[in-house]
Amino acid sequence: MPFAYEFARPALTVDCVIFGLDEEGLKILLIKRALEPFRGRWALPGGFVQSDETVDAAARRELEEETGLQRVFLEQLYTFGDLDRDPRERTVTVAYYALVNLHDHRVQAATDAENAAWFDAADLPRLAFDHQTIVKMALTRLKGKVRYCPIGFELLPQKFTLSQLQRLYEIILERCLDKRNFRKKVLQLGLLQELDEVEQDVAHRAARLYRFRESKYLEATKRGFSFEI
Amino acid sequence: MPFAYEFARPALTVDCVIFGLDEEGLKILLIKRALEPFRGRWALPGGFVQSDETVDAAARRELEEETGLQRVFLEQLYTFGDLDRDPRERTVTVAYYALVNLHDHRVQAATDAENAAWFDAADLPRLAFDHQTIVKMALTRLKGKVRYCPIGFELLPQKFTLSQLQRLYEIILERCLDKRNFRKKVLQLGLLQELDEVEQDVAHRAARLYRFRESKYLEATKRGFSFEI
DNA sequence: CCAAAAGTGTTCACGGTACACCCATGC
DNA sequence: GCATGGGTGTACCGTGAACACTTTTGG
Repeated sequence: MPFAYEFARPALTVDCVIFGLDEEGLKILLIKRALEPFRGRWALPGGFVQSDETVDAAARRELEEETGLQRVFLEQLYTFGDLDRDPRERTVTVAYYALVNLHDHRVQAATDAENAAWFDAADLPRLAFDHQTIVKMALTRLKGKVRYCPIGFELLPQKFTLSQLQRLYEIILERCLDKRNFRKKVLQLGLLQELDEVEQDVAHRAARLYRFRESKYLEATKRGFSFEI
Repeated sequence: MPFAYEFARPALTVDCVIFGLDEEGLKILLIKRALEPFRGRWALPGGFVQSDETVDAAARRELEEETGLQRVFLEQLYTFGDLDRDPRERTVTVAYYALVNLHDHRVQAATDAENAAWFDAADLPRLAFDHQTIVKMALTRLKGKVRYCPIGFELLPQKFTLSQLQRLYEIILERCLDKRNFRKKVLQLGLLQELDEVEQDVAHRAARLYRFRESKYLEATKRGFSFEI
């Protein structure tokens, strides 16, 4: 026990709610615990904050270990500091949430282990620790933030159709949107670049592809523009 | 050194940005540091998280120690986990922000010490640690949240005039509001109770007093109502 | 009677919402 | 030719924004 302090210190961990979107809906990546406590129970990926890394870096490290991805939207969610979160000892965790693009095949490869799986966000198994609470807060944050920040695009491939985008909003916001109004709204924001491409291999009329122009967004934000859906 | 661990653990603290509103404007409570590092520098009130209290409880304890107040709006802001925040050793802090009613005389009594003072939020002295960053984020949060949550009332006395309320929003949002539009908007929210009282001891026509009806707000929220100013 | 702030309505422009049909493509 | 989703326009209503004068009270 080489690290000694005058006063007791809680252990400090990070946990990540990693969101993905596929054909079925909104997913969350979970890890099956190999050790006690809660051995065999599903849990959020996470681990201890090392003494030579920032808390953000710890979250990013955990995220990369589980998904293999480096450039991913990752944002601090909330810090959970109740006394009995962890039955072993006092542990405070800083929770983060991430949005990853599941169409990126690297994600699938990295998470193809037996001890990791994507679960429907609305139908999770029983989770370890207070991870249920953390997920609930992450969903609330996502639902709130997606309306005034263009973070939803992080869940889509770089090139996407307007129908894919609409479906994303419908799933996250949990309500139907009118197709014409949605398209009008989203196009007049002026943040989408219409490409000279259409989707491939569909059994009906192929939809036009678009790309999110982040530079336009940053530029417009400086002028006081505010994103709203 | 009675507390030993297998791995190094960062120290864990809480810091509070305590907001108040008086005749001059929006204020923040600061403490003059008596010890190194940053001895003599102004800093946010804060301290270590004890091993037998939740992080929330630690923040509330610090808040009460400095203001003497118990029932105060207090919300977690963000966790700051950079490596060099504290020159002595690795320290992670969970920042909170609080809104207190400065018309409550108990606050003044409790903070009448030489080592504590209220500073204009827009004109703070040089602060210890990364407290400048924390304050900046607290101001951003307050500015954002006050528009869709009725938290501004926490800064006013229980009975207030519409002009006081408008001034509060003007100060926090840093822009002028139209008197007629403001009154129309705020009254039609249906959350204010008009009292049979007017303000006292003013050298002009006395304004009517109102009270925020939190029960109405909670009730309306359940029905899907959303507060917006 | 003067100063100072309280209190009050109307008009206009814009954006949100509701709503239904034809089009292109693959099979 | 048929099934499947892609793509398009208009009318209405409610809300936000602009805007100026009268009233009340104390000194």
